[in-house]
Amino acid sequence: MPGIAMNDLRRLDLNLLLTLDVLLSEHNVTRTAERLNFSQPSVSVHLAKLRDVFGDPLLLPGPRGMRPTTRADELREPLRQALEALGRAVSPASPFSPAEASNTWRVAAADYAESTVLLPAMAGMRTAAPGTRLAIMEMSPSRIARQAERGEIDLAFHTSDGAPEGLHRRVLFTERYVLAGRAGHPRLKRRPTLAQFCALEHVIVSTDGGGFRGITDEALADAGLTRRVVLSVPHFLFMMQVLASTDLVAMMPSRLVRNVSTLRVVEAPVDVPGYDLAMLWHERSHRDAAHRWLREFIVAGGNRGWPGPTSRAHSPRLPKPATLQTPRVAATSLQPASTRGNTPLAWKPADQTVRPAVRYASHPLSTRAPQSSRPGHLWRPDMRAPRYRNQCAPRFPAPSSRLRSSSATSPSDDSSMKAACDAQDPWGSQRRSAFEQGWTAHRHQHFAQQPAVTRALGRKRMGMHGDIDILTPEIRGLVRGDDLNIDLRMQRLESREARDQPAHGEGGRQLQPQDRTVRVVTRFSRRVVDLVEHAAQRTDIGFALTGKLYAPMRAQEKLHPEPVLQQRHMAADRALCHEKFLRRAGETQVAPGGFEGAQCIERRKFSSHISHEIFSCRP
DNA sequence: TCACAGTCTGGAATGCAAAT
DNA sequence: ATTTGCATTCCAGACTGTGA
Repeated sequence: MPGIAMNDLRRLDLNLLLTLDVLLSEHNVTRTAERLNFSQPSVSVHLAKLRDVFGDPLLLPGPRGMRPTTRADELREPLRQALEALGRAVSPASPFSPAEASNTWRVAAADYAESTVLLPAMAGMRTAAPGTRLAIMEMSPSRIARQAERGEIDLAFHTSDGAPEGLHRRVLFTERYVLAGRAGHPRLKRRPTLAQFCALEHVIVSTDGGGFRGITDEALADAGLTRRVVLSVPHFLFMMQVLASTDLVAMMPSRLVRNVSTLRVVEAPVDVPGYDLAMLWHERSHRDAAHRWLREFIVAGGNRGWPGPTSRAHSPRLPKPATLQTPRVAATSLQPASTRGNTPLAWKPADQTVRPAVRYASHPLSTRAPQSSRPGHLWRPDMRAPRYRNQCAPRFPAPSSRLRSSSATSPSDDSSMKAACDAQDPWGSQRRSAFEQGWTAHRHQHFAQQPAVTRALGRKRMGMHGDIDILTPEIRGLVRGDDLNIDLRMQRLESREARDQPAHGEGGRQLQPQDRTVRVVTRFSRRVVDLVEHAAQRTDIGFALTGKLYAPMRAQEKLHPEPVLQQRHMAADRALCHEKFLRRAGETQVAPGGFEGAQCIERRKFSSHISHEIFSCRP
């Protein structure tokens, strides 16, 4: 700003500049105070500070108010432009528009997830977001967390059991095993007996290489039986080719072999536990609008492509914030237990004579409350109306500028004030940075729709698990009912780091066990799921600005041509599967000593990092 | 993470000057 | 004399930095 040294800028805060902007417009301290919902003395103090900073009286007493100095006149327009630019800069990020998006999604998935999750969603994605690209990355469970943290992948698909800790996850469906063999297989005309099952020659998938024992063998062992596993393969798709061309059979995930004409599928005579397939993503993309859209679209696309969820508990759902029914607690019954300190997290019943524990923002960029509304202050009808951020907040009948002689506010005004105050922002006690001050009418409107309890809790800072932190009191409340049974954390030994295949599935017991923290939720009600999803969406509002941080990344993508994911590629599931199958089949190495000597999956590094960039460039 | 002290902020009350 | 508007002081509460 001309005439002010950089050091002096530190003495200026945004509030002062906003006050100056209105002062230069009104030429009147009292009217400025009314417009800013300040008291006149406060504006007077602001003006004194501004005079000190600028070294100029700025406004001089004159008839019917103040007259601007030359310096003040010079400041008016540059200041207005600067504030408008700042307002645009801190305004919430525009909502994600898939039709105009040009994102490149990077998804880590193995062949199973490609076939069961991505393919069903692809056709719709080409229609909804034709400018986006999809890169399917080679799945490496040990690297998922790191890749997600670095932003190298946007999503990953993994069995819920054994998925890396520290990532958000959403179970897409529950898979089960069936017995599959070639069409016309003489032993699969009907469901085999357990003895017949054991007599068959089996294939298993061993993602880490060369395993010949899987969860089916464990189930048989419990019954004192064994089976003959004669082939171990790294991929399901190769397995399907093997089954179609030999008399070998395999326990296969049901979704993979459904409607495959070359295979005969029957129920297995042994009960083998299934697994949950989960979608994983990192906190860095949790609140990003584009990533949210992708996740929800995959869930929705999967719903169209999947035969249907196997159980309600695992059925993918889209957030339904508009219909959320959250237990409401009247805001007027809550009162901060302590009125001193940064964050009054403890609440106590309010004294009837005390104002509701609602925080008011008196300055457009301030979180402070008018004294009359602060906890512990008695409310009198002749007190000044509560103040609110920006002009989007409800305005109350402004008392006379001369408070000493103003008329009293009617009781109805008082009650309406309380009602409107309850709809205001309770995050106010924590001073926000200038960027977070970018409140808009949209944000106010969205926030006003939030139930009272979640708003009251909303001040807690949200970290990676912030949603859970916020909802803890509500979940506690639900525990009293029948909705939630237990939420147990335990330590156990987890087997190998699986690929997309089940951790305890076929060939899944090959590596050294390792410690894992496993969360067991015996019954997680739809109501709680609603709460979590709703809170996640709500935090999007609070972190809307975070999306700005990733804007440069998206901008860089726009520098490139806009390749599009063509419909034919997305629909060509068979062609894709075959192409991938053939390549992998050719790359699969078998140790000279036979299957027993097959090494770990790291041996196939030459085939790793294969990403399928399925796109074409626009002419 | 918490407690504490210093600082900051804004409302209430009041004084003063100018205008009516 | 009354009204209007700005400035000052005091105070409570909020905020912030620091050290344990």
